[in-house]
Amino acid sequence: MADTLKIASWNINSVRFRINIVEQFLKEEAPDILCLQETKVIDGDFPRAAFEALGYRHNLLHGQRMHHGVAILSKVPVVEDDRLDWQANGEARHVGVRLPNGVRLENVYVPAGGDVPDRTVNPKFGQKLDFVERMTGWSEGLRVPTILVGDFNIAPLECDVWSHKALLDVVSHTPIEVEALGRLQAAHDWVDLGRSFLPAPTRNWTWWSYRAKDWLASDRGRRLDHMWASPEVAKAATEHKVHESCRSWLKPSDHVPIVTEFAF
DNA sequence: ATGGCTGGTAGAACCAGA
Repeated sequence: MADTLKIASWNINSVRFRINIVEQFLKEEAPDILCLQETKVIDGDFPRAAFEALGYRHNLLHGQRMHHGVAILSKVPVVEDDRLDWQANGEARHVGVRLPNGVRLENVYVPAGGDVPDRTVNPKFGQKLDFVERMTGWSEGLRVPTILVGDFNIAPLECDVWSHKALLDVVSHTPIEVEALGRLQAAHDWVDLGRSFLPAPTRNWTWWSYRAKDWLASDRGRRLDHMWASPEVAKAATEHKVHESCRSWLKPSDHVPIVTEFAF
């Protein structure tokens, strides 16, 4: 494989509806591998041809009807693909592969968690916490150098949201979620590449709500998308970018892509 | 002004996202 490997992650909110901006991003950024979340399509209807035409011929899909769905689109050969179900409810929220150099790449879409941050009245919030806890157990057993990317749906630091105070009770930034994410990170000494390259409090939000009339004028962002790596893999990372400009593209996703380049 | 919008699906005064 090449000495360098560029990996991108993007919650695309329907890969079919947004195939044009996906193509634009791939042409401009040319990552070796693109990890998508919220593809919202069954594998049989995935727009494979658009990716193959751009050189992404090694494609692992884990989709379902209507909601969720993840995919890894790769120019480089990948093997040993796996699809884990951390909720044990059949939702398509993970796909993982082994890269040519032996490093594992795991693409995950953590549940949003519903509206109320209380599992006794909102089962979705409990499912989200359980999902992260099971990922924590999985992380503790990891013995292979790994890159973990995706939409974690948790903004951990105060500077990872537009207002720490305003979002303390808002699902995605509550202390109980932040603490759960902290246990997950500690379970494998995961390195948060987003903050390695853009130390707090540098702006690197990855999501802005559709509901603002002008997303940039209101600018109420959150850092929900993450790129983590095992300590030995993190040492190989050379660059990390957040493509905030993609939020202004025609028919945008509410998330923007994040990209890390590695030199192995 | 953190739901004001959005996509998929059915054909909704839906659901889910976060």
